[in-house]
Amino acid sequence: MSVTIYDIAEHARVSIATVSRVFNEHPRVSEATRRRVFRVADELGYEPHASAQSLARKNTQIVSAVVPMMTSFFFMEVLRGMQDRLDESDHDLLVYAARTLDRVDGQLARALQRGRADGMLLASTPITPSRARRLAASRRPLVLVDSYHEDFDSVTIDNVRGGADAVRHLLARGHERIGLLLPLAESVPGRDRLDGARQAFREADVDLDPQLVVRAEWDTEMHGFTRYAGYRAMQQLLALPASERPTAVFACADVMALGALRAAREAGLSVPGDLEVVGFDDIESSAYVGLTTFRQPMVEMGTLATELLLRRMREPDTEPSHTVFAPRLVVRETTGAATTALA
Amino acid sequence: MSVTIYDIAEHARVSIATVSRVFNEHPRVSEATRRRVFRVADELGYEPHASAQSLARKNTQIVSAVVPMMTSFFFMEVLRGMQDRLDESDHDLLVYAARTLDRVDGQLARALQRGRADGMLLASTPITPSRARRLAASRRPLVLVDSYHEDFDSVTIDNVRGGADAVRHLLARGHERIGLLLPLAESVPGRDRLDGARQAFREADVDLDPQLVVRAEWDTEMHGFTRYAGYRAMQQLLALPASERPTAVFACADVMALGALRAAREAGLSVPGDLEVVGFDDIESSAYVGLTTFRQPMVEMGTLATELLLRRMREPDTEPSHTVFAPRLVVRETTGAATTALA
DNA sequence: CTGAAAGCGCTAACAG
DNA sequence: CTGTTAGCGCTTTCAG
Repeated sequence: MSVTIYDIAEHARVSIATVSRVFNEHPRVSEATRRRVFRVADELGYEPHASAQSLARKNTQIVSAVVPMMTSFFFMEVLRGMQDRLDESDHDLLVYAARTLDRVDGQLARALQRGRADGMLLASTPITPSRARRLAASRRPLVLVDSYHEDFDSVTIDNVRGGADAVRHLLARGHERIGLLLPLAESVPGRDRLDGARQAFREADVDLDPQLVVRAEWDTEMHGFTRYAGYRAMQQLLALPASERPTAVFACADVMALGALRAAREAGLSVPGDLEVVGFDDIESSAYVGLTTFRQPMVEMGTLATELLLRRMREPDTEPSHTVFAPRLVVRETTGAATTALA
Repeated sequence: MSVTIYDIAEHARVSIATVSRVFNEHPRVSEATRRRVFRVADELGYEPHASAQSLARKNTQIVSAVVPMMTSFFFMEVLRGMQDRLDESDHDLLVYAARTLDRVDGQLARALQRGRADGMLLASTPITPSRARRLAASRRPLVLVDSYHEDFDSVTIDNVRGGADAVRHLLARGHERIGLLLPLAESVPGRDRLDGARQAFREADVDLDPQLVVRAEWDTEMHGFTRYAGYRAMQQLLALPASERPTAVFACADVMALGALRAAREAGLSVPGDLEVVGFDDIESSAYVGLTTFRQPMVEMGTLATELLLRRMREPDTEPSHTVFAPRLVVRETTGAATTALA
């Protein structure tokens, strides 16, 4: 069997309490015994048993992250940020990835199990009243990433502003007939971006032709956030009589924009010549394709969220904080810029 | 405080042993008490304490995955596969992501901590003798993904064959002056792909001009597996006198190929007109760019590796198994095909 | 500065 | 079918 503090205690001729103290850097241990214990410990190859520590300490040094993997790139970047911060404070990360949004609740349940993790990061998941209740009832330190609820700490980006800026960018480039490629109505970021877009149209006093607003009805389990959904939605726009077609399109997500680009290409349209396109997210492929889009500081969101979580784990009873990042427009070729940067 | 089996025992007027039995689906419990216990349990909102179970059972129901994140896409796909399999058998996943290869050992140490996880998946990490010793000494069930060592179960793809097929594809398309974009010599997959390539040249009786073999000396902490490294390496090839330049290039990784594409474009070359390109990996961007490349069954590798791990956790003393997948050539536009499929 | 002893919450013989 | 009783390995009073 593997070695325990009892073995060390025996060999070092001290009590297990002392061994424990040594490993927990308790101040009042004589230098002599400290050394002796350490020496014996690594002669024997001792390593503390995580579960036993967790049980006795009533904490696990583990943080869990529940994430729908729809947007794998987004998640990976956030994960990077989380890891960085977690490594610093010696916490481990339990990942509960859900392939689709409806599987999130199952993963949530597992992540919430008593004695599994000390805190939880929940990403890109709409907080319904029922989820909010469950989460509150669990009394687990929690930080929301890319979704919002007043009762919990959150780190989000300003989707309304992003939607508005997207349309403004297109209006500024002289477009009036601007198409909108939307995900399902259930998508909160989708709704916000649409709100923003609407707002920009109003400001500019431009009418938004309802024909040009297409809601993705495909891949609904992904809320329409797929290439295919974007592809089909774009085809629908392209099926309009030539004079009624949009001259530019704002797709609510890069994946959709990429599908749209494809549809445009197949229809023989040149981008940006015949059609300009703006996306949202700045996923990895976007730089290659030269897609104009909005960048979110994903890594930073991950580290900040983790930072907040660690703080909340320390001080559970502070007011929830809400950080909103501004999406940054990245202009590339699909809205007529000359060159793509080698990101 | 949260509710324990003692509370339930008290309320249900049974012993804690019975409560435990009920929750562990022990056969010999009367239906009546079973029901009573369950009823009381969820009246009280009981939930077993994971750490306590782990300590008593001597297992955690947790599997850890140690992964360098250099290739985030590859990792995400493998992760998907792992999650799928893990969900089925109710295991949780501890992720130890390392930003660079030299941080892998640190993460390994954490993943190996006693009482943290019952088994470990280790991805894309060269197994040096010293690592092999540590891993063997830990006696932890282990499966290697995308790397090989005779002592441990492994799931890999046949890089030698991939390298050979890449060159064969190019030779078959009539190229003789084929450039090779390689990562650092430390990279095992890189070496294998090169070996394969060499082999293909020999078979075809074509000489490989040493000038056309470029080793990426940039981004060494990533073993040269970056866009930038590919970009610079390609520039080096393009700096050759026109008559000595390659007419086709095999890049050992898609990220490098993408960088190479960029360099070619900047140099005013058209692809595939002036230069054909083959990559390796089939990352997400490749489909958009139309890059001809080799696809690895990443999700499948993840599930299989997990399957093997779970088996080894059950039967620790079986011979290590080694599964080798064949990379599949995906022909796209960079080697002259007409259309890209909308994957 | 150090030891004894009582948990942490659950599992698993061993009796009955 | 059910209860009693040791642990699992570590932390943490409470004494000394």
